[in-house]
Amino acid sequence: MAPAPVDASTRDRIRDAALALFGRHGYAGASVRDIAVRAGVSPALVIHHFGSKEALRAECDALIVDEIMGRKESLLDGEPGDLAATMQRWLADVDSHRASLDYLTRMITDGGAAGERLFDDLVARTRAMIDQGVAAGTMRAGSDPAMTAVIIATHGLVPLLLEHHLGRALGEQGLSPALVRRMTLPTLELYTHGLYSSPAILEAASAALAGSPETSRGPRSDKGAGDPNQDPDPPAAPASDP
Amino acid sequence: MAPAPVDASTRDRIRDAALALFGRHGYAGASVRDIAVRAGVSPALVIHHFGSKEALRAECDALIVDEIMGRKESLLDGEPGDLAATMQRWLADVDSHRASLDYLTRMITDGGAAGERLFDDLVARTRAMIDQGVAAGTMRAGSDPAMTAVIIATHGLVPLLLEHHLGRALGEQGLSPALVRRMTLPTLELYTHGLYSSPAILEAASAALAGSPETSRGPRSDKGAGDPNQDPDPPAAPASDP
DNA sequence: GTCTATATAATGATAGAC
DNA sequence: GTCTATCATTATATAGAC
Repeated sequence: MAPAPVDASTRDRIRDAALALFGRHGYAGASVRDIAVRAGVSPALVIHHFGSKEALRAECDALIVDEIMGRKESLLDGEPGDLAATMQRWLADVDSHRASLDYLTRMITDGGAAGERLFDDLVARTRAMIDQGVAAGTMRAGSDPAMTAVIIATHGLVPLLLEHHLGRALGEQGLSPALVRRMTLPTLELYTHGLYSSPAILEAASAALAGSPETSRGPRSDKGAGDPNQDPDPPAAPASDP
Repeated sequence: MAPAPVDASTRDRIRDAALALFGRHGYAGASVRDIAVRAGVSPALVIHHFGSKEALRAECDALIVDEIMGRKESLLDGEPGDLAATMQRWLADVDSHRASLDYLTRMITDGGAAGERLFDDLVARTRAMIDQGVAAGTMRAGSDPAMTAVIIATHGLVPLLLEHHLGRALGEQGLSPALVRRMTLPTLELYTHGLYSSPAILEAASAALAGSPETSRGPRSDKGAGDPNQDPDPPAAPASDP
């Protein structure tokens, strides 16, 4: 499913070549000719099989969605399919899944309908998982479950989105299986103890924000009204300045 | 610096047009003609001023780096410049900084040298901030400070990388100031209390991983040798499955 | 500095032979 | 199914007039 399938049908070879080049250089950056060369066929054959470059892209999208959401190994796994699980499987062996990883990253970042569906599904599953954890008593309920689910879900996408940076910043090139493993413990530490050693900062922010909600509709815990002002002093924020 | 500068020099207008279109459609997806049209000049003038499309891109890179790292309002702020701080400033008013945000996102994801420098600097600053927090007693020391810094830093980039998804998943279109504000509290909750209500999962993972380190060089707490095997059962992992 | 006109190459897509 | 040959369009970049 991942490496260069030597014995695949010509049509599949073209599709795989497109997937690899779209993933590596983006849709606009990969030409039909490049794809043809990689598949070992003429440019005309690419169009003959798929009708247009855009239709070829759509088929690549569908392939990745199928690989993630099911249709493929659903008979083997029994599971319906999951972005998070697929991502982890792929990241555990980046070399074998290079093309799929690159393409999936583009789907998420380039903002098409298929990528939006994948993301929304991930958020929904994350939300369900947290709700379940809270009900079971293993997880802490936040003040804003919808936002919390989005935050947790997006954090999970980081290794996909920043694969190259993660590897480089830690002295390797690319994201090795060893690095993926090395992320487990610090991530769990963060999700278990947090980063701050005292609730002082949270309490300060909570108090400061209590004077000016009306931020955006969504499950707010209890504290009520206020005026839609700027918040007086955002003590910390989503931007790595916690 | 952000909206369409009606009275800027022609050269600057071309550069701003390029920045906006490179950011919106990517380098390959934005043609010199498109840029010329947006700037209200002929395509030839674009090349005349910058020499080539690639040189024009380089100048856009430099502009964004300058806006982030200094050179611009360094006389006003006194600060040397910071990706995290700039990002927050831009995200607080997305409409005014649409072009810079889009371009910066591409710089980070498309993997050029300039984007790598920005990322590495962000990680270094995050590392310093955490070390400082640990020394001051406000933050908890993790078992792997380098990896922890990378994780925290990348989490901070999420609003930038997934701006559109964040907005949509929460019922709005785009990332409104209100949504940015709404992220503060849940993020601080996560960084203060974590997500798990008990250390059981962390301890289980810690025990499981203790049998097979040799993952990748880096400050490991105390536990020592082992063999470079697959880890027996990754209890949770970076992929939103905590 | 800015344009028109043009060179030259690459693009997506088609026609038709085999 | 697969190719060669080619079309129409667009790409980046240049030449030279104003």
